[in-house]
Amino acid sequence: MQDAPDSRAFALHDHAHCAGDMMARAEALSRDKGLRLTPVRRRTLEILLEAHRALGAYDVLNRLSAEGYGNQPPVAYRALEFLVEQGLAHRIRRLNAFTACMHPGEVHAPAFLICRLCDAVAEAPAAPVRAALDRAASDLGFAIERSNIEALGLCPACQTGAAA
Amino acid sequence: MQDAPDSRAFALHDHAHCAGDMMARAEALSRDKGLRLTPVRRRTLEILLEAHRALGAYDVLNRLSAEGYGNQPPVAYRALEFLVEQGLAHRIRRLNAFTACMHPGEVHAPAFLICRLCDAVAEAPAAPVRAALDRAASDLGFAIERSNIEALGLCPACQTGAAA
DNA sequence: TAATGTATGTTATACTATAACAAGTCAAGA
DNA sequence: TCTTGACTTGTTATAGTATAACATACATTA
Repeated sequence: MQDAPDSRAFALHDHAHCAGDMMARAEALSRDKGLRLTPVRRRTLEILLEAHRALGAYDVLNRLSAEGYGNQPPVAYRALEFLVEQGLAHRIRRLNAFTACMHPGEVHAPAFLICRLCDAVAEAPAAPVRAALDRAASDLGFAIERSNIEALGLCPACQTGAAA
Repeated sequence: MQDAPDSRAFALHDHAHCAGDMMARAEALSRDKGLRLTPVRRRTLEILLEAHRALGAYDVLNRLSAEGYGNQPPVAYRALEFLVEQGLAHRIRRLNAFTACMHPGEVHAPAFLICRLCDAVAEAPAAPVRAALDRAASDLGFAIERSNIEALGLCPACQTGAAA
């Protein structure tokens, strides 16, 4: 899909460490909830973590099939769907893409900040945003179950770059 | 696409009047901004207003081509893109669909409330939501240009229905 | 009227996603 | 152990969404 630099939070960090940490959390979560983190599912999550950016379903599929898993779309879509349902990954609708969740297990309604120049995606803490959204919804008598909050704009790096 | 009952705001209202009003506003807006609200574009907006719910691009295309306009996807996509850019319509990513804007001209960052049972879509006023989102973004140094705020859940009618 | 920019029509194709069925795996109880 | 049933994976096929690229037409202004 894209060919973007990574940066989940527009900041440097110990990536190998964070990925390992996420996998550990995913394992624990699966144990606790009695879920089956099967090889395809585990590998799919690893792929998202390794890419460290939003990947399209077909990007994931290519990687999976290169490693001997099925090479048909449902293979990727099913694994991704599982991860999203378990809160281990998120779907970014604006990009038709998926990204590993950076706060699995924690209750959160993330907002995604998508840079239109480098395609970097940051998962911003958005509890206040979600709270405001809940209020707006309840004013209309609407009961929210899930939400997608996505913003397009410029990340810090691209702002300075664009200014130059 | 869907076969949903209308209800833009989960409430009865004078639809013919609101549609006419929206068209008038669109005309005025185009005049003021020197835009070309051509026949296809105008008709596309009317179609969205008449449907009074979110329509897929191909739904719009079918209607357009039935009326003698081009019958190829770009015809619909281009008209819809124009309307979205001018703030006369919105794109609902979760539904791969488009809906007429109910507050054209006014600066607003709407939140869409999508009923998962009847597919009704309400455009909720979301200034506080957008404000919270701006804060979350600026904390990360991100500059928002556009945003999509969409929530899935149950509209008032379907809540009572589901409870029965 | 010529030049330019914009809009539309059309062909072709790329990309995204799911339905439906077959086959395999696993765990729990008979 | 065997069997049943739930779940997972594989596979085929197809549906649905979106855009690139080029040709033609229209409008505005120099």
